[in-house]
Amino acid sequence: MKISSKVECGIIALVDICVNAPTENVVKVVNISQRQSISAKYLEQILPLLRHAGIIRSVKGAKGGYTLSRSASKITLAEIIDALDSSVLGQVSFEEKWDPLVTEALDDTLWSRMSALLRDHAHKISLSDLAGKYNGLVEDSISEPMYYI
Amino acid sequence: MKISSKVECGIIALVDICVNAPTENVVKVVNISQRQSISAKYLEQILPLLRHAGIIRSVKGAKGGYTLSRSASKITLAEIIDALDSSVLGQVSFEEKWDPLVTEALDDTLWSRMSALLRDHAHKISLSDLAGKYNGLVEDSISEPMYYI
DNA sequence: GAATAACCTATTGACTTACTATGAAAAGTA
DNA sequence: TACTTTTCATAGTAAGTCAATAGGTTATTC
Repeated sequence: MKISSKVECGIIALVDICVNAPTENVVKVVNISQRQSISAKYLEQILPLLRHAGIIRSVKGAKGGYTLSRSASKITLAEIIDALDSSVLGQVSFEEKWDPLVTEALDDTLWSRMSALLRDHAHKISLSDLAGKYNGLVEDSISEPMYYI
Repeated sequence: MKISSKVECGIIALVDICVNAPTENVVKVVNISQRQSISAKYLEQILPLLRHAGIIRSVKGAKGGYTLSRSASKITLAEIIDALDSSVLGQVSFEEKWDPLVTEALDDTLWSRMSALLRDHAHKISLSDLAGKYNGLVEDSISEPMYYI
């Protein structure tokens, strides 16, 4: 599987928002950019995709920023990925140039089934699952160096 | 899911070889090209991938062509796809620029599991499954017009 | 009205994809 | 041997996609 940078950055940014919204009220692009080493300009292009999909909400102007539009446990990975790049979980279809009967048969066994597998799996994972993992390891990464002092 | 033309053409060509090898002894690129409307030159680039993977065998020179290197029921879809484009079922990994601890956590939940789902599924399907579907529909498409006479 | 921060659109450079073209090498046929 | 057929190998190219940057606009706070 190949995953685009847009999807990767989008997921990481979203996890960052999820983790930091409680303490920062709204999360600014600049902060995500610094914490996650993603260009702010690039984020400005990616976050609107999540907003249009109703996953995050934005506040414009000074003191503005982003928050989740609902609880992280109610946001599925499938939804996130779809918002960022609909082709990842979307159905593949064979090109038109081939005999429709043949491609229909193959399609059913091959790509439709595969897309469905991915989608089903992504539907079972929530943003809070992802953020939980992230949080766990952030704590680890902070405490671990202590052992070496 | 996005699937490249190379993978599509490769699978269709392979099914063609599987179906026609019994009657043609060895299957020539020109014949596949005509039946499946794929440029012969393009096929000449794709079929060697399947040959290097040990899926088909070739006979050079006049009266040459391609055959399967073993029974179609012993050739898995996973093998075929890997031969044509290893990135489809291969593991995605997050880019290096991010905190390895974070990406490791997300990676595990996200892409590794997804790649594994695809691979497991593709491993359960054999070329004979695909060719069977194809054959069934080819028969249908031949007999169906008869109803309208 | 000055500062802040999201929003929107266009553009660029690098990379990938889907072919096409050219010719070599091998094997059968006469 | 000469000729034809067929795979094999590599190079090239045109179009498209992707990642990222840039410039300017709009909305909100103070």
